[in-house]
Amino acid sequence: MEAGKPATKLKSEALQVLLERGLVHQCTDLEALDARLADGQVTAYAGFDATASSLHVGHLMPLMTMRWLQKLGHKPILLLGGGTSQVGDPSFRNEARPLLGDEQIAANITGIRHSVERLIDFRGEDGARIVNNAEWLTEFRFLEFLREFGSQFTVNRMMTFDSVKSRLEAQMPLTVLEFCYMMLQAVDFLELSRRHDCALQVGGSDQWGNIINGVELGRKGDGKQLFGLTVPLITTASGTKMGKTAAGAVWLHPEHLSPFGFWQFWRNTADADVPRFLRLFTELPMSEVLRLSSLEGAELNEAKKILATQVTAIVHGAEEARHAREQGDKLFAGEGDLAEPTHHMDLSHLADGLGLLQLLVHVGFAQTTSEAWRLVEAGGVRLNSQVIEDPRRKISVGDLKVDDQLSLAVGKRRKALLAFR
RNA sequence: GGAGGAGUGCCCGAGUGGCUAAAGGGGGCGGACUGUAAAUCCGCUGGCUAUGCCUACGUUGGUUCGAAUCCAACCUCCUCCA
Repeated sequence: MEAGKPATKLKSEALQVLLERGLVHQCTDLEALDARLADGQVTAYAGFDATASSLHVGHLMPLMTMRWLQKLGHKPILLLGGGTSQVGDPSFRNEARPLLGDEQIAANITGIRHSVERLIDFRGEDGARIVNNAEWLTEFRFLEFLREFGSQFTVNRMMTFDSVKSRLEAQMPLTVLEFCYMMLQAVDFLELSRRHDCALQVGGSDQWGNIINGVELGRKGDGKQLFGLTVPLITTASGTKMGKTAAGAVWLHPEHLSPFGFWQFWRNTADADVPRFLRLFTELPMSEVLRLSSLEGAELNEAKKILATQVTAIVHGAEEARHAREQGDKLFAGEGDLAEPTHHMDLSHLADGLGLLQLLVHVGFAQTTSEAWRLVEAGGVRLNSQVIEDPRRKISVGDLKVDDQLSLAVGKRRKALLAFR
């Protein structure tokens, strides 16, 4: 079932909305799922790797799907892969991922939860849940696991999935560890259906194979009908994967990326992406989405600001969003500076002169001092609105402006205001 | 089991003893232009407070004043034969 051409009239508001928003790519059984969603509350889950301490905008599609579902009376579960992160999903990858340790995974789970607390409502008895699949996956004994679940899978079938085939065809090694990943994800779905009556799994289109396995396991193992729904893989107009910038991923966690930085990311959307992004990542009524999408030329800038503010509000809250927009307006209206410090630093750092390169790395404008060096040489770095040409420039107390602040900018869009105390 | 071939930087892809931190393209970043867009043009694109040093061409050793380039072993993959 492909998105965009519903064969029949949908009964459930949930699916209507998801289709209208462009959040549906494939579904295991659209009509039956529609009936189930129309019938009453459905518990749905989306899984995330615990490989970083925050989710990023690349995760926003499944998260928005979960948010809509919650809004329309259903119950989301976010499954964090504390167990599966110890294995690593091989889907569509040509190499095994580095494996993570227990402490790291535990820390990441805490961060991830924090990064989505505004997006999904976890409060109260009936709120969304976060569960960690380590809860059950680490409990299994090997033989027990093989006997209960191994008997439900055939290698023949497992080899037919594109996610595996791509690796095999690329002639890259696929270890048994990775090969079993899809079993683990299938077991996750089954466990969630047993423990929480979860009936729907939402994931990226690269998860289709893993999801199908879960649906089939539910049917064979427990005789239950489970559903899978994938969101489209989204690329930007320039064809790159969404959500990567020079400074790295666009994180949802405010400590990894300030709400203003987040707002800026959306404000910088390419013209051609605006209509799609409004539909996918905001909750504006479709009539408004269409109106904004019809704007042309420089008028689109207004649509971009609305897009940025809406998405920021969903992730960081309305207050932060309004704030970010004010900063953005001020910053680019004239030769303005940021109104509020983006970073705070101890005054003692300046005692011996703080290296400009270090500072650039510290605020995240460069990943390495070499990169910072090049930025300076390219003439892209400004300190207090002055272009700096000497990479060896040290910053001292004498550079501070009012309120012991210092402005630092790279390029046209990356700006920081440092406050020293 | 036998015979050939391949493994290069974020990606693709040249390079067969010194001029190679490695052509060219893509992507990314910076500059100019603009609307904080796109297109175009110019520059940069391993690390290091740095006109030098260090680390890099599957892995480990070897030959050589000098190796991505030659030799050996190993790993992974491809093609043909059985």
